Amino acid sequence: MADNKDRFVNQIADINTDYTKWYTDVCLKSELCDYGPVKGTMVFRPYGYAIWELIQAEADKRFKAHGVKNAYFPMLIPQAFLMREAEHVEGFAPEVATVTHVGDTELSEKLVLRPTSETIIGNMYSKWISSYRDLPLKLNQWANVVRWEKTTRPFLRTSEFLWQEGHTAFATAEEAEADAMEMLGVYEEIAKDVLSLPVLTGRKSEKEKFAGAVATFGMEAMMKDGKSLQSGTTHYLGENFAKAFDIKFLDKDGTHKYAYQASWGISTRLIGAIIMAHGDERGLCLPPVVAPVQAVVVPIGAGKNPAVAEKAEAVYSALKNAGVRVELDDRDLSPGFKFNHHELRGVPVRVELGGRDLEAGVVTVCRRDSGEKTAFKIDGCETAIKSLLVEIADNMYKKASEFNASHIVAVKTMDEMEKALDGGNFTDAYWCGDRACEDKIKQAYAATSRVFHADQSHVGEHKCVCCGKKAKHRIYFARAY
RNA sequence: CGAGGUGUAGCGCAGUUGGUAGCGCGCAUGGUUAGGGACCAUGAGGCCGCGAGUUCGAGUCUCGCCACUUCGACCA
Repeated sequence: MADNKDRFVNQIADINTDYTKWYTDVCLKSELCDYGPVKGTMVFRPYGYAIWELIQAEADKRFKAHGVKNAYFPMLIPQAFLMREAEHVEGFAPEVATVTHVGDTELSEKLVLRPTSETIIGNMYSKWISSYRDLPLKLNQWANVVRWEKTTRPFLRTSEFLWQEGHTAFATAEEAEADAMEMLGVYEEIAKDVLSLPVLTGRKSEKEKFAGAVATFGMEAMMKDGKSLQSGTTHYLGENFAKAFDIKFLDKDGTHKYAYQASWGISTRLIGAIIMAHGDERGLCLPPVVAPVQAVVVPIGAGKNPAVAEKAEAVYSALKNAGVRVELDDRDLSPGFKFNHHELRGVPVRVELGGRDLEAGVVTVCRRDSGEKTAFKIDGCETAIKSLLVEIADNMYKKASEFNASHIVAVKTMDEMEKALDGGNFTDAYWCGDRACEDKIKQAYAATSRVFHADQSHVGEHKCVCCGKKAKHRIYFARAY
């Protein structure tokens, strides 16, 4: 009964009327995370952390294929390091937490909790790089970083978050810039193949650039409320940090040169992207590749019918042996409760097995992405379910892509832009390149430039959406998280 | 840091004109149930955000503080 909904403790807010509440409800009630005792911090509960571990494994596999090795650098960085790169200090100083005391003793040199590791890695790279033979150097670390943000939201913005930061050094500018592009491609591949998440990729404007970079490239994912989520960035750092940390090498021609660098990162924010790109009125909908539980077997009426319990166990084993991450939910609860429980948690496939199924020699398989129920023959159902998982991943990507395509609106005027943004869309616009216009759009409509459009041809034939001057770029503007 | 809002059981809330606290869900125990959030019975669980004040008496009135939260600004 609809008017009886409130009685369910795990009822989540309506996705259409209260998106923000819906989001936090999903995070908390599907047991991905909880709030920590310190404001702005978030606790990963086992279910949420399991998703992160799967993302890590998939990402690591791809990084290694691109010649990247994992390493680990300290969390505490001398405050002085941060000061060496002018833009970097300015960008990060307001949100950096500082360690000033140990016991009662004030530290003579203050330490900061890393907001990102360019500086400490730069410091180490200067020791490790002395010849062109030491290049390229491509290291990655999985770590936590601390940024004391004013307002926070689970996964999207927390005072401490988990991420991966890759730091590379090359002999030439071309190689370093190519690395930033290459890794952007890897991120796009992870989004598509692992998260079933279509993204827009491209260069970011000066305003949106990383503090200390020459150029920043980003991948933007569209959430169901039409807002954009910056889901990964790669930076071409040029010689900026090399000069600040004295990363020099002796080149083939016998001269000392500064190394050219790139850095790139994706974070636990990706989990937020999954929630907001795929979730629905029933809750979370996990892409099969990163679903900690890919299929759940729900026996129905097992208490009365031992044959059901027995067969459910057999189906569970068959799936497990076939390499599916499967769970058998034989708790003493009603089937309806279990259905809702696992749907809220986003389990891609539910396998129902009751007396009726048993008689027919089938299991009833319900897919989370479409809600569609199909009867599969019990014998060999594990094979059919495995291919169903692949189909679900493809379908989720397809559905999200269609959503994106229908929510990108080309705009020529500020009025059109406002209307499109208010309607929950990204806007595809031409822009003169002036910061003033970006600021004006932000002020008027709370939208920011996201990434440059992949197609920059014919730009000169158009006018800036804001000031009407000749356009220099084609770029997406959207409201963002 | 600017503008609103809210603090009462684990969660969501009610609490009239001041009289020492109630409801739903959840939790525990027992039983009956089971194909879309089962039902009955019994039970446990509260410094009413904190501190002053008014009063015979404050969850309720006054003042101060604190915390959380929504919308801005700042950011992955």
